[in-house]
Amino acid sequence: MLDTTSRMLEENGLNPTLNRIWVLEVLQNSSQPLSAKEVFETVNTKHRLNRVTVYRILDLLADTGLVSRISSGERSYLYCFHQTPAPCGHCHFHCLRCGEVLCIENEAIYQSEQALRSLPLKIQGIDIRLDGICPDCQTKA
Amino acid sequence: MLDTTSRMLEENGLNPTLNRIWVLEVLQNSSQPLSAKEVFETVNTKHRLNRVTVYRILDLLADTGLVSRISSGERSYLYCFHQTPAPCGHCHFHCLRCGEVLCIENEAIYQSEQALRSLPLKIQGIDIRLDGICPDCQTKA
DNA sequence: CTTACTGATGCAAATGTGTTGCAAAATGAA
DNA sequence: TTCATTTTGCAACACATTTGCATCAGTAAG
Repeated sequence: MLDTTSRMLEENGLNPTLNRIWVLEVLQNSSQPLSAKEVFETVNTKHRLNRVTVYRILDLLADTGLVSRISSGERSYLYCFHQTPAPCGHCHFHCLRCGEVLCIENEAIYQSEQALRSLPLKIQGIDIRLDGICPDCQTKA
Repeated sequence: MLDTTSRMLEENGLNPTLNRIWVLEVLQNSSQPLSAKEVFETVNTKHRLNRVTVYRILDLLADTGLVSRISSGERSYLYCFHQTPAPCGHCHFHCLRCGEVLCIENEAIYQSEQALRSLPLKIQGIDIRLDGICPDCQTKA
């Protein structure tokens, strides 16, 4: 696992430092997008590192395209690793009640992305956020 | 104009105070989404009011659905008034070079919204942000 | 008119998230 | 080893937004 992650960093022109590997692994192992704070806290329980270092690494990873930086619908960015590179029909559902953000992959979303890419604009990225009430919160209510 | 805006507030259960009318009018008269800071500065040149009041009014307007709060792709929220309520094929283009955010209304976007609403989720809002280089910046480059 | 209540606003201070500058540590090349 | 480059930690900063609290405006009851 460490080897794969390390190789992935090198393939993207980044020195595979331990901090970078830890940050990337946390994102790989999460089924949901995470905030910088969550990434920091998760890594920091195992290996002491600085908050600022996490911000810098997340910027790096986002710039090289290894992870995507998405809007959370709240005040912070979220970072998200996907196996398959875009465009692949990927968007995010933001629960207005509990605040959770879930990744959604789906053919309908793929169609939507295709339609958007056909617009007469130079589009480099698409960030689709759906706001609503997640299945969990619906059953609880 | 003032009357229409005032009535709009009342129809949404809000007392039509002058501050609220001024804030809503600024959003109505803008062709682009505005940040809280921009709204504050615009209103404040004509009528002295407090920064915090603007934040509170924007929250109110967003909660009642009179305006929509969208993600700018940068650190702040943007607020945007539309004549037609969603779903209406409305999304936002964020220029990665100059930072401008433009509203886009288009049939392709309407199709996309429809596709997204067909997902098996309780969706209350859709925020689509396209990142790229705007026509202005493309010609300048 | 006065009192009491409610909602709206202003002001100062705090919070949260992310950034910058700089020095020390780690890494890698000569 | 020595030197240069990259990475990290630390402290301080910057900015957008929020909170607590006092005051003000409008309105209904006495």
